[in-house]
Amino acid sequence: MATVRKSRRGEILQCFTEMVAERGYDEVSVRDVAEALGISKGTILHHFRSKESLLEELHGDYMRRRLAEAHEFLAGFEDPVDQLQLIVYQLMISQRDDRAATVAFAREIVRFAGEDSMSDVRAMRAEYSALVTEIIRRGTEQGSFADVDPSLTALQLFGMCNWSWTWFEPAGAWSAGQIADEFCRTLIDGISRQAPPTELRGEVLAQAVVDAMKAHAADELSAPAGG
Amino acid sequence: MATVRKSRRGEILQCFTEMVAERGYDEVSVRDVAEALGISKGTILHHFRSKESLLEELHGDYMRRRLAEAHEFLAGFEDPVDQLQLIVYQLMISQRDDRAATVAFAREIVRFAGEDSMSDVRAMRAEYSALVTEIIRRGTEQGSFADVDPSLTALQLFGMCNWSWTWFEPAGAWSAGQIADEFCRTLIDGISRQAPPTELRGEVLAQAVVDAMKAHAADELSAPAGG
DNA sequence: GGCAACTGACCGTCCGGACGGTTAGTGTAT
DNA sequence: ATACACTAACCGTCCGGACGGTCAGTTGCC
Repeated sequence: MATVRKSRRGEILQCFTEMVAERGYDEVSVRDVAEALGISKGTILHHFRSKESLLEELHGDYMRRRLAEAHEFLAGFEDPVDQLQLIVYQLMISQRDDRAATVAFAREIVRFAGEDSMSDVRAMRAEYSALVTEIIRRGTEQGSFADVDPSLTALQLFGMCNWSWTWFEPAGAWSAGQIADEFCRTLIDGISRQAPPTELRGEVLAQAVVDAMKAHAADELSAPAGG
Repeated sequence: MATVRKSRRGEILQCFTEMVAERGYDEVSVRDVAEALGISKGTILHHFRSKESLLEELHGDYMRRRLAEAHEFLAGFEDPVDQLQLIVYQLMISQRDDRAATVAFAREIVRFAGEDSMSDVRAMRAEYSALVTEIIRRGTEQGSFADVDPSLTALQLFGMCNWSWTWFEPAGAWSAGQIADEFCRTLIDGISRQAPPTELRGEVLAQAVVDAMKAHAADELSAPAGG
């Protein structure tokens, strides 16, 4: 059963998604979407309660797709080393093959994030994070990975992949696959158990940075004064 | 010479920065800033040409600080392994100690990015990127790092650090220093020359992801139809 | 006739910016 | 010292325009 007259609901969300990816949420008005589709503004608000609910649906659809995919391809591989790479490939390939939604999702990641209307989206994001965290935990447990903090490493992974919305160009010098390859290489080698790990000296370095920041924080305040 | 009457210019930019960090550029109106400071809207537009120029100055100040710091602390260390870590520490510590500006900068990173008014900011960002890329290139050259793509690795570093604006809490479970430590650990071990590197199998994994995405891309279109 | 898709006119609100006018410090000539 | 010119900081008001959202009504399929 379902649709009597062919609804343009899907088209509306699609167009909205592309525009948000291009310009950002508040630079897209309901008017813009209506005009681009040659329909009236009322039609959009007939299908969607509000502009905010359009973004909510955008986020929801995006997370639903990523979760469905992840559950599917993770089932085909047991090794956490494989599974973690799958996640990186997924996030980078979605930059290419699900570009508009991915960019829109990443650039508006915090918009309405705390609102009640976004609770479903929050739950899905938590589920996805848990998925990745668990992969890393299992990798550590079975001895493939060093004793890293699983949650923090997951955030590191999300960062390197999600941030690429700011610079990745599908037709650019690097393909999504190449980027994923390099990111995997670094990430997997970086957390794989190996002897001995490179010797670092964080405290000395961190102190040097703090000193430099103190020195230049003074610049701001002293600039307008003097004389 | 200099200031006749004590100007509130600095306060305006500071308040604007905090509000943009909190809510984002278009959720902050010039009125909001004026009211928060108990001054008139006219005063703000007396000091700054436009709202856009406030953001431009925010970006400019942020990049100027980071560049000045970087030039200073990099001069104290020769080894690219040290230098690369310094960059990670800088970016994470600025999340803690220069929080408002860092968050505002990261969340509005693309706003007006192509505009003429932002050409200075673009130049500074290019300079900073070149700095980091060059560190990695030297590390590879001298044999500390594997043969990675320096620019791509720089983007990976920026991603993991910059994205943290979306989740980092100064009073949260991890301190900025701990995060930087872990990120350095993974990144440095990940790109350090080591024998043999973990064996990966990108093509099989990437294919599994593409298959899963194809399968679930169909969901969208089939959902409204059927029956 | 019932129902969903859709229209288009309309509201109240808020925004960025412009503008003319006022106030308070500073340098200078007397 | 004091009168004057100048400048920068600051205020309050106004405006055109765009925004999200509402609603009564029309169309066309079952």
